[in-house]
Amino acid sequence: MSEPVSHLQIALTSLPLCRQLDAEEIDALLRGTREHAFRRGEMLFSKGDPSTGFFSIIRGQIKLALPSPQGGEKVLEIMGPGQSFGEAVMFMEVPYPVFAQALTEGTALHISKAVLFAAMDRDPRLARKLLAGLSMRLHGLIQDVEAYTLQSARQRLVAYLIERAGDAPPLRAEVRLPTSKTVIASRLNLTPETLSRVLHGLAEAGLIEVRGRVIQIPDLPRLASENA
Amino acid sequence: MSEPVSHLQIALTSLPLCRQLDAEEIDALLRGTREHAFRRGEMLFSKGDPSTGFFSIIRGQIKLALPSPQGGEKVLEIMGPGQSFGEAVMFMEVPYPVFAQALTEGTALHISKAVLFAAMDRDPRLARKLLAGLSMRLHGLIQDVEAYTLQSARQRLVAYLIERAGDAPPLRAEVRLPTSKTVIASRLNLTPETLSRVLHGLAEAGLIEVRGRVIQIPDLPRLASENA
DNA sequence: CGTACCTTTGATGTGAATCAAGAGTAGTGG
DNA sequence: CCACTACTCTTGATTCACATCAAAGGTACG
Repeated sequence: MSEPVSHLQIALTSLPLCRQLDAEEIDALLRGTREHAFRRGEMLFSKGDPSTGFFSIIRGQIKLALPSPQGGEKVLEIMGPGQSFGEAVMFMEVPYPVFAQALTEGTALHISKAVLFAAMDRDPRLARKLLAGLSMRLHGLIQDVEAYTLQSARQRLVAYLIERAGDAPPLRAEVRLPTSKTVIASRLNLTPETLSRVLHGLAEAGLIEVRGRVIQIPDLPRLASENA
Repeated sequence: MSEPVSHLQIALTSLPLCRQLDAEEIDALLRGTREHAFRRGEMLFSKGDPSTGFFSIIRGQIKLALPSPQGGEKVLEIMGPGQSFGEAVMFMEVPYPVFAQALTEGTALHISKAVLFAAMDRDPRLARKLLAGLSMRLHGLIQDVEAYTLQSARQRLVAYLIERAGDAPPLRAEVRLPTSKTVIASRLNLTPETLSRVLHGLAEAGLIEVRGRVIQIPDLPRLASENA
């Protein structure tokens, strides 16, 4: 009965999706869960691959992106520990519309479609959690579309910095970019050159101070007012 | 026992979401369902409104859009009979991130959050259907982001025409634009001027023939090859 | 410690927006 | 039925935000 608690079990239990599940359900999911260590640059899946389950990041960073016809790419999402992806594709008959590539070395969980679907049939709370998660994802994408279609390069960057500055920032804040400026630029639908120039412009206006990947915001409200 | 079958009942039963539900569940949902007749230009809800349920269009057309700071708008979706919207917002604590405005006169169903949630607890198939629906929506948004960020005005229009041309089009096809070119332009993230020019350009190249809202495509594969 | 990538800066190019104005086209009401 | 008003759509001239091209440091890591 009392088996040793594996680190997989711990990892699985700490997923937002699995919170409130009892030990039996966790164990059931565990049977379809595999740990996957990845190297920097590794493809977790390519655009067009069929879905076999979803992923949850334990350690490291992964980007979701679209390949561009000219060999480039458009980064949709930069994800870190605790975040999961690939849920939606499980519920459709289509292959992945994006690819997932590791930005750093790390590890991820892969939870198989089959065990998840079985667990959903037993516990309706799982479906609820998934619905909530997908809804948030949908909301995020709408905000992205809003940014891409209605805002300028500068506005997108400012919004990104403010979002990254966190929830309860009184006045001053420090933002550390999660990855290279090239990747951030793509995420914001900019070229690296434009990102560099816009950062320079904001610094010149005294709104931020840039030192490598660390950005100081001396007056958050003033930066925010820039966007209205 | 055998009450008269209302037109509401028929409408509800024919929803994709409700397919496979037994009569009792339909009746339960019916108690939280209201019919709403709308006039052209009417706001079904505004951005920032709280969600009380979701909508399904019986007759007429509705657009989902984002207001732009300068008083304009960006159309996200043009929807017609049988399509539903507002599901995702029910599963979050945030208000509508978009507004819904009628493009024509028509009628819609409003199904309350409360009865839907109750029904979900009784029938897990409902949650499955909702998950499938949200996944499709998510997929559509990713395709939109792909179009906005990776494709030119011309490519977006061509893709739109081909999609509208339908599934099994052998060679020749006729597309009828669902609404005014101004709205279509916004949907494709173009100005009306640009849409007009791109249509003209395609016509000049012999790829399409435009007569008002009706567009003839003499050689669908050739138009499609335009986009690679 | 060299090689590959990331970042910055400058010069130039361009796709689509904006501004402007005229020509349909369609509802509205006398 | 016609005049009136209001869009919708088109066409042309111009502008602009951002991309592209080019080249020189900077940084990191094998």
